[in-house]
Amino acid sequence: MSKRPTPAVRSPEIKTKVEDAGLVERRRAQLTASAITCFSANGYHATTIRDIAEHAKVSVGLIYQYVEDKEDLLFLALEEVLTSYRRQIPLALADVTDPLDRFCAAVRVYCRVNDASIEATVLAYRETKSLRRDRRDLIKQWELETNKLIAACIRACIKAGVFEDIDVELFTHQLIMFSHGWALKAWRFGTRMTVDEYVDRGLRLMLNAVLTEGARERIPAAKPKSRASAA
Amino acid sequence: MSKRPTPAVRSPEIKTKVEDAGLVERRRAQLTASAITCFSANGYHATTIRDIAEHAKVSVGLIYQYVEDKEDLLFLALEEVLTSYRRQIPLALADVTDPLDRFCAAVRVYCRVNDASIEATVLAYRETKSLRRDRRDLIKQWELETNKLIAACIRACIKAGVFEDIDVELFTHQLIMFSHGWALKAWRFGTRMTVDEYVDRGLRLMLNAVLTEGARERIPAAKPKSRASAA
Amino acid sequence: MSKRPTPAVRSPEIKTKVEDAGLVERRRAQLTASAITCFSANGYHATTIRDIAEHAKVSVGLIYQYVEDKEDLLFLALEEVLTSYRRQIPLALADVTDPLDRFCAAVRVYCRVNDASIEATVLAYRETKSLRRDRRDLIKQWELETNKLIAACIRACIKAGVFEDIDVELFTHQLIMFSHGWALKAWRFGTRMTVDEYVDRGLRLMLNAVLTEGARERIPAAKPKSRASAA
Amino acid sequence: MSKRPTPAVRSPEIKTKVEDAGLVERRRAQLTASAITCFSANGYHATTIRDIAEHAKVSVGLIYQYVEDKEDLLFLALEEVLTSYRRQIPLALADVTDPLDRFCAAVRVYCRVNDASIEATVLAYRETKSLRRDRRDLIKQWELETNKLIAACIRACIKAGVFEDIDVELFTHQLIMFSHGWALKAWRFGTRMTVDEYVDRGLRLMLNAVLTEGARERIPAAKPKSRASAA
DNA sequence: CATGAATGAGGATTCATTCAT
DNA sequence: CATGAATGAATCCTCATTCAT
Repeated sequence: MSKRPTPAVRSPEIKTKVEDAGLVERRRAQLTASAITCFSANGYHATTIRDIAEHAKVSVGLIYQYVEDKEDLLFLALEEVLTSYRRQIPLALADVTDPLDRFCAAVRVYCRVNDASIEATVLAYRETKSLRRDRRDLIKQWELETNKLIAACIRACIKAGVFEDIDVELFTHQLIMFSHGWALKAWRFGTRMTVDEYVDRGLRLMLNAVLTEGARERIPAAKPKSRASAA
Repeated sequence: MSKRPTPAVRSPEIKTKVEDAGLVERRRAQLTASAITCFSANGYHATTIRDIAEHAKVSVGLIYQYVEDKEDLLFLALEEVLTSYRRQIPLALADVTDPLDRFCAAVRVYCRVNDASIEATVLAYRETKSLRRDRRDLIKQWELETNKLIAACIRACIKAGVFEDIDVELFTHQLIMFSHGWALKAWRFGTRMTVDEYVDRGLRLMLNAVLTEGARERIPAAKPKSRASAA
Repeated sequence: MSKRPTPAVRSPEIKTKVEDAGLVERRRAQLTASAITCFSANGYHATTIRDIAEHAKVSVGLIYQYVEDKEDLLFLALEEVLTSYRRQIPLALADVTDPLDRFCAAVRVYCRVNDASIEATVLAYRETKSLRRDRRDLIKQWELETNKLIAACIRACIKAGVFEDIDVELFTHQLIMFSHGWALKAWRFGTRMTVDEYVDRGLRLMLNAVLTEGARERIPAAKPKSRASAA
Repeated sequence: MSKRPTPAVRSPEIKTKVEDAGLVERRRAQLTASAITCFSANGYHATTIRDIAEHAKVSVGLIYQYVEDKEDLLFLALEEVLTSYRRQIPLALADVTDPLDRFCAAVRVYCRVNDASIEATVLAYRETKSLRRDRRDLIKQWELETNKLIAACIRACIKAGVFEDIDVELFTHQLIMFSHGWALKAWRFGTRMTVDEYVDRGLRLMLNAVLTEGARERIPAAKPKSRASAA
């Protein structure tokens, strides 16, 4: 509850030629946003610096005042995405106290956050490998930190006797994959249900596997419409 | 059981300048293999035609006798990967009759197949978007067909009263994500367990959610060592 | 002795946006010094305006208040170098009256001046061609003026009967090349002798060729150690 | 006489993407020639790859099949220049036996060779610093080897009693500077005399300093016209 | 059929110069 | 006057593709 939303692992400094720190922050935010858009749409390699410059309505040269090379932009983009994830979860849990509610809220917000930036989530899957080794490792660290937030919710449920003494690591992994699955397979689900339905159906399915006898009644009731028949 | 392992959706013809069909087939197989290796290692864009030619021990010119452009190679590579998946599942189920056994076998073989070509699986996630629209759609079709194989196993279990009347679509999706999860997060699990442990732990967790009361005893027993504690 | 140390050939005006003449002079001196340092270290083209600005601890914009473009800086740098040469010689000869002594002093001071700014001397050789035609010609004029200072010493020696009636132009040229040789081949000699040894050995060799019979005894005696054997 | 014209210090291999060694040799010669021309005319940095490609009437891409980067071209250019120097001297001395004649021939051929490619000689002075450290060192080695050829002639003269026991190293240096002086100050002498006159006047001057009493008569007689008066 | 040299459009990056503050 | 952020033309280099042998 007193978890700091800031990452334990700090980003490496990216060199800039501009001195005004505030300006650097603003410009980088602007460039990062454009980078996320362009990279998401066309992929990292297929995006040109000119694309990003045009999207951000700045000159090509300006970009290189705030960033050393194209890979920096990819890193900034992925950092932004992953960091925003780690920030959202604690926020959503802030005033929820019941362990099971906290668990459900965590899953829901994570899915929603993936939904809010589907393209960015997919981008992280596609292009993390385009980063230099050390940065790739950083990304993985951040992902692990997100995992820990989920795992903590699970453990709290177990402690509270709401969950059986299940395989926390695997269950966490399953939830993460499920959440990412919304973005990764958006082409299949996106048109046929909302994130919230996705979460409802997912939770109903997965909670079955982990709730203790006594807590079973707390599974959210099925909403009549959403039982689809084909896979 | 009478399912043809060949895709319902046919690949579009890729133009060749060579007449001998047998030769075309052999050469393409050779090139595709090299393409998968190179693309997996460095990504589609970072791989040059020269890389592939060298890996295949042929000249650059030869490649263009069997393929129109670089994207053809990506398509061939992804086709090969996805097709091999669709082929493996029916094979593994060929002489299993019990529905639950068939279900477990399907999940296991799919994970194993992902394990056997982790790089290729990741490749499919990374580079499908680099294909032209029509080919991308084809890829998705093939993925749906794989899904159907799994879904069929699930439905058989429901019909046989081994599974509750669960949300088939979501459960299928969950299983697919779980299987891909092995490849997508190989950096986390790869060093700490085998695929089979992964499958065991995963099935134990997920079956809990779906087995009927009577079938519950059939969950594979936990192997003492593999209950890890950290997420 | 009444020679004006200022060049007969005047520099063209370099445009400035600043009105205060004294300030212009001070700033230009500062910028020129930095330019010499940077150009010497990395060459004209490889040096950026930013390099010079940083070295001079001023902003990039300031430079363009005192100079029209980068080439102006190169010109200022070379002008400074060549002018300082023309200034040193008369100074060193100021209170020497004997013709041969004056000759030797001239050679020595010219070598010393080259030694004091080896990098700058080399710069003049490297980058004069990077100037516009008219400025390049100016540089050459200044070099000719330096030559004249040496030539005058030689002629005085001839008139005084200390030198034979030798080929003044060629001998001047030879002395100039010898002096520049110290800077141009510093990588070879720099570690193995001092400028003064270099001058001693050079004079001993070259005077042999020009002294009249009567003056021969005035050749400075060989210093025992410095007769090297390898070329 | 049995001197090998090949350098003791071998060039590092420059990478090529072309397999046919003969072709590589021909193309490189072609590119090197163009590079020498362009670099000499405009300097290394001011010359673009496109300039060289156009001069050589090939495409930009072709250049990069035979060379890794622009600096390789500079190295090839300078190598060509320096190597040709080391080759010419032994050739010119091949059938001269008298020590003094050999000495004079060596000086003359070296000046002529500098004259034949004045631009290239100047290029070596201007751009050697643009090379990477290791290559710059190589260039210096080659220059030392040329020096040795001259020094050997001087020593032979001393041994034969034609020269006094003079400072060989300095005299060699003086001769080298004198020879380079023809190219470096071509703008001054080029229009007013031929190389051969330059050599004649130079030798007459310098031999004075080194010939023994008995050999003094062998100084080539002054040609009436060429005693200039101004420096 | 197979080869690999040749092409040149295209993309990342640099840096002299400007100009609003 | 001084500053330094912004600009964009210019340059190096890559690599998919072609085609003569």
